[in-house]
This record gives sequence, structure tokens and C-alpha cells, in this order.
Amino acid sequence: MRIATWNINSVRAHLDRTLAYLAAHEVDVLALQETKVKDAVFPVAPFEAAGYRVARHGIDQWNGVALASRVGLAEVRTHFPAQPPFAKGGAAPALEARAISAVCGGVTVWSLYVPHGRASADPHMAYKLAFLKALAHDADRWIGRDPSAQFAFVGDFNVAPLDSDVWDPAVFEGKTHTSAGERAAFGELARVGMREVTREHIPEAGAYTFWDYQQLRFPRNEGMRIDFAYCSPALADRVTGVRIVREERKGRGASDHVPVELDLA
DNA sequence: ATGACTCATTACATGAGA
Repeated sequence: MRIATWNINSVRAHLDRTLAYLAAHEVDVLALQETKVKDAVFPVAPFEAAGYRVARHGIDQWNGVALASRVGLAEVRTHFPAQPPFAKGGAAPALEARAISAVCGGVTVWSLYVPHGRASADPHMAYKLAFLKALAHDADRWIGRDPSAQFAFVGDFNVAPLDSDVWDPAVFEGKTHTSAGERAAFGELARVGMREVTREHIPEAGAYTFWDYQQLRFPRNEGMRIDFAYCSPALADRVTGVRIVREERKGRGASDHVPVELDLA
């Protein structure tokens, strides 16, 4: 079975590329982030025509996550139990559309869009750290309850865990994505037994998954590695290969992120 | 070899992204 994750940066704006990618890559389960679309307007039909069932979670034009699967789609959930809410612009705290899960081909796949953080002192940063810690909390419970559980947290984690995950660490000093706090929160998942399988299979430096649209970042290969796949121990043992599909950043109409694929035995 | 930001909005400027 092949699972892919992709921050698509609007599923409507990049629908044609998404469908072409699915057709070309024999993907069984595609986890999307930043779909930027409300549920009622999500383009479900084109995915169904391609043989996929869709579960989506979008509240407004921000965030938005989805799963497309051709190996079953059951027990859909639109947040994880400990997921923290965020108080947006003085409004009451509310859960955002940053997580969706379903059981696909016997694996519980979570498509996750971790909050960006915005700036080191911004309330969004505390939200980001709480989000990652809550994820680790739930993973810890699930592994404790059933050590053979097969689940994956895939998506845009918005953390560059190593200095080699960004083209120039100096650029990020005092900002987001590379701080000790963010890296510690990311590492909490490993501490509870989750295994980040993309690093296991692609340890090389410079294996980026994101390049900013601005300042010729892609042609200059000035990117960031921020899309990952944390698997439960039993699932991690089944991973036979991982690929970062760099070609998807080329040309017009590309997302600023590329797909990351996992092959399971 | 990829190219000088892009997306959505009861839009025509703004917020968000990283």
C-alpha cells in the first residue's frame, strides 16, 4: 500500500495537478493539507471519478485537510481527542480544520496541518507547541492501549527538526520552525514511541519538501524539510520505502510543498 | 532547468503562509 501526504495549498487551484499526480503515482491514500475550501465546495466528484473516496474537513478559507482513499475510508474523525482550540482575533477558542483521520486499508491515517506559529512571541506559537504536545499525548495513550496499533501522523509539521533541514539556519534565528521549543515539541512524538520514517529512509541533508514562492527559492534550491510521517511502531516496521516527489514543485500551478510517499509491505 | 510569490475573499486590498 502507498500513502502520500501533500500540502496542496488550495485543492481547487491545484486540482488538475493533484489528479494527474494520483494517476501517475499509484497512490492508495492521499492526505492533503491546506485545502483552503469549505466542505460544501470541496471538489469531491473528480476524486470519485478517479476511483477514490473522500473525507474532508474545511470550515472556511483557512487551513482545511482531507483524505482520498481507494482502499476504504471508515471511522472518519475531524480532530484528535486532545487537539487544542485557538482563539482567533478575540473570538471564543475553537477547534480549527487541521486534522482528519480515517481507517484506510487497515491503517488509521491522520492528515495533519500543524499551526505555523507566525512569530516566536505570537499566541500562535503557543498554540503550535500545544498542538504538537497534544498529538504526542494521544499517541502515547494509543500505543499504551495497543502496542500493535497501526496509525500514522502525516502532513505539514511546520518544524525543521535539524539545521540541515533549511538552506540557511541563520535566516531562521529568532523566527519560527527551527527554535529549540518547536524542535522539542516535534521530538515529543518520538519520545512516546512514534517513528519519523521519512528521516529513517531519507537521512540525507537538503531533502527539502517546501520552497517558498518568493525570491527564486526553488531554482536556487533554498528549501525547507517540514513535511513528515510519524508512524506507530507496528506501522513503522512495515515501511519499505519513502520518496519526496520533487518534480511536483516544477512549472506553473505548483503548490509550494511537494508530496511525500510511503510504501508499506 | 526548476525562474523573480500565491491563495481566497460575499474581493478590487488584506490576511496568511514559512
